[in-house]
Amino acid sequence: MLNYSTSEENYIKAIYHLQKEGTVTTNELAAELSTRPASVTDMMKKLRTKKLVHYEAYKGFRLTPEGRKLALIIIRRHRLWEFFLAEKLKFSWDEVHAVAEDLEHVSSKKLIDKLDEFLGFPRYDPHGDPIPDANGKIETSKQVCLIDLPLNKAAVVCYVSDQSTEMLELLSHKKIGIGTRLEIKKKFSFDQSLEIKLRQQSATTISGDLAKNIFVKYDE
Amino acid sequence: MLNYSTSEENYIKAIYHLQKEGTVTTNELAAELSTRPASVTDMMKKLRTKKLVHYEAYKGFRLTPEGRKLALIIIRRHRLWEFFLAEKLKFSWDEVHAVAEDLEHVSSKKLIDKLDEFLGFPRYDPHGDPIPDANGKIETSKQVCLIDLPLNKAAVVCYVSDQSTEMLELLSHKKIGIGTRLEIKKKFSFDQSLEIKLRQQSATTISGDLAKNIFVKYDE
DNA sequence: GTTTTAATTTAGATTTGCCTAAAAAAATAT
DNA sequence: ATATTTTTTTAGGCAAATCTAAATTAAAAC
Repeated sequence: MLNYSTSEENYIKAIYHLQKEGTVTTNELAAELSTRPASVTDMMKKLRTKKLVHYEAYKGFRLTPEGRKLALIIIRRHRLWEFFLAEKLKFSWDEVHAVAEDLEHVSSKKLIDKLDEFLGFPRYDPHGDPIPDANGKIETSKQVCLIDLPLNKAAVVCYVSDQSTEMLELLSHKKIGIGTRLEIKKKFSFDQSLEIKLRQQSATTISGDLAKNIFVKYDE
Repeated sequence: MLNYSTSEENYIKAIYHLQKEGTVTTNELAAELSTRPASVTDMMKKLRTKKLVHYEAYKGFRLTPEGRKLALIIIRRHRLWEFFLAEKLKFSWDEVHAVAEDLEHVSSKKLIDKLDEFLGFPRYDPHGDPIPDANGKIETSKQVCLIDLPLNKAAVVCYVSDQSTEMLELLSHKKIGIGTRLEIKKKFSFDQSLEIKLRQQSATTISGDLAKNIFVKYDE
C-alpha cells in the first residue's frame, strides 16, 4: 500500500464526503477544506496522475475505485480513533473529532487493525456513523423519504420517484437534483410542507406532495 | 503552547538524545537524522530564532530550557504511546518504536494526559526508559561505574574519578571524555578489561584499572 | 443568441524542508 | 607554524503545498 501526504488524504476524504452522488466542484471542495480554488485545481491534477480521482478541466471530480478505497481507509482510522477517545479516554462527544483529525493520518495498517480488535470491533463511532471494516466495507445508510427525514439532519437526494416533466421542471426550478445536499429546517404539519435549506443557499419551501416523491440518504 | 512541525520536533528530540553532556555537532545530528549537514545548519538557524536552541556558527548547539521542555513533551508522548501499543494493543517489544515515531507528533496535551491516566500513569516504557510526567519531570538515570555497565547498553561518560595528568593523557589518546557515548561489546573476566565501542568509531580495548575510574549514565 | 456573471484554470510568487557543490573555518598533522 | 584534512556554513536549486491576480471557460440572464 502506497503512502500519501496528510494534505492528499484530507482532499480524498473531503471529496468522499461531498461526492455521494454526482461530481464535486472546485468551489465546493475549496470551501470544505478552507482553501482556495486554485489550490484545489493544483491538487486535483496531482491526484489524477496518482489515479485517485477522475478529473477533466471544468468538469468536476469523482473518486476512482482506488480513491474510494483510500477514503474508506482514512474514515476507518478516523472513526476508530473517535471511538477510542470517547470510550477509553472519556473524551466528550464533541471533543473527539478534532483530535481524530490528527490521529487519522498515522498510516500503520497493523495499528488500526489492532486498535479495532482492542475496541471490540465497534460498528459505529460516537456520532453514530458506521465504521468501515478492515476490508473497507461500510454499512450504507438506507434510503428514506424526505418526508421522514429528521430536522437538521444533513442528507443527499438520491432518487426521485415521479419523473414526469412537470415534476422535473419544478425540481430544476428549485435547484434540486440527484446529489443535492439539503436539510429540513421546519416541518408544517398542516399541509406537510417543509422548509428546507440547500447547501450554500438560502432556505426554500416545498410542498408535501413534492417531498413524498423525493428520497434521500443521510449525509455524513 | 505553540505548535511545531514534525521536522522541528524530530530535530529537538534528536538534540536531546545526543546532548546529555556538552554540545551537539552538525555532523552528529545529520547522522542521527539521516540528513545532510547543510540541512542541519538551516534548521538550527530556524530553531535559534524560535529560541529552542543555543547556536553560534561553528560552535555546536544545545537546547535552551524551552527546547528541553519541548523535548520532554515529545519524549513523553513517544513513550506513552509505546506503552499503549505494547500493553493494550499487544504489539511486540520491537514493533512499538516505529509506530510511536508517528503518533508522537500528534500534539494535543489533553490527549496525552488522558492517555497517561488511562494507562495508569506508567513510569517506564516497554524498553525500560522512564516516562516524563505531565510537568516534564523525568527520572534521571543514576550514575554507574563503567565496570558495571551491561553489555551493549548505550551510555554516556559523565564523570572521571582520577583526574591525574597520566589518566587524562590516556583518556585523550583513546578519545574518551565527558559526554562521550559508548557501549561495551565484550567483557574479559581474566583482567576485567573491556572491549568498548565509541559512537561512530571502531572498537577499542580499555583496562579494568581505567574502567574503574570512569562513570557513565545510561543513554536513551 | 449575446452579454454578463460566476466558476475554474493558469501564471507566477512564497514558504518549508531538503539537496549539491563550493567556500570558509576549525582541527589535525607534519 | 604551516599545510592538510575535516567540519561547517553559504549559495543556489528543487519539490510540495499554498497563495494572489489575471485569463479563460462555462453558466446564467437578458
